Amino acid sequence: MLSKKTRYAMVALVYLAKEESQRAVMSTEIAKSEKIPQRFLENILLELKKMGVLGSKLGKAGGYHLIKKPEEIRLSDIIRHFEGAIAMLYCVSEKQYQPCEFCKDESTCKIRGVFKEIRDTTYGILEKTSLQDLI
Amino acid sequence: MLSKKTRYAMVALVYLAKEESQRAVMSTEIAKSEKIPQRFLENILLELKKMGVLGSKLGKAGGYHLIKKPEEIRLSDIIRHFEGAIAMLYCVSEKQYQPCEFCKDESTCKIRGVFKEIRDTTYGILEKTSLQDLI
DNA sequence: CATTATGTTCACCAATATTGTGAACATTCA
DNA sequence: TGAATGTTCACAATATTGGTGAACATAATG
Repeated sequence: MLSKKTRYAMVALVYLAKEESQRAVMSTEIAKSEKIPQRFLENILLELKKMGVLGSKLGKAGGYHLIKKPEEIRLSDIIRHFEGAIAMLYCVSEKQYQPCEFCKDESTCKIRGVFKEIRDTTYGILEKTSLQDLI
Repeated sequence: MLSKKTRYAMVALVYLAKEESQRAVMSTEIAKSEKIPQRFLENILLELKKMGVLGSKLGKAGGYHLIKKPEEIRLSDIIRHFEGAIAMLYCVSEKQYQPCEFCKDESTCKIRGVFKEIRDTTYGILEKTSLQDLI
């Protein structure tokens, strides 16, 4: 199950992507509209800024805005950042691979084969889905 | 990511499925062989018994054994029991469905569409995989 | 320059889930 | 009867999740 943090991040990003102009959108506006706890949302928006997905403007009339095109922001990147890994087992993760602590030979492990298949199809769907597809 | 409990359950079940005879296998034997903490494993084996997957025999020379054929025990049932749901969002879960707290109309929600597709393909793989396939 | 509205930083906290452990007891077999 | 096993239920340590608080920095406006 995805964490609330990940869901809030997706919802906030879709909100910003729907905003056609480049205006800065206040976190309070997103929080109110999408019913996300304000201060928690700010943490999330800051993380998205550090990821290079959002930019921000300080001061009066400040706020957040996308700094990439919606079609360049892939769901797989968002999930991977907030969930840590897409795979259900570390031994089938691409970015966070760790050797299996149970099986002797990963190349013939049947359990691993099943979860590798799941990881690959899941990643395939997330990787081909951009923010543009979610507007 | 799957919890250790779920992984231990799968590993223990595969161990029992590999056992061709109907002999009772002690939890200590599985724990030692698969490097699973003994007392935690016992909790898991008891849950599997309550699920109707395992039977047990008390006393000396007691232990656990499968009471279904390996081909009748589907991975989807194991995952669902220990993880709670297969889907990454409750709004696309079959068994644990809960309405989405964000979108106004689930039938047109794009986020939901993506995770429904992931849920369905994942379930498809888990549902067609039985313990027999993992031996 | 003062005011006000915003983002920034960093520490902290509460609730919940995960990952176990302890101890007393029941059953079976030799 | 004694040893080996499973059963039950409570408990505990640790990690993760889901936040909050407070002080501060920056920018626009008058």
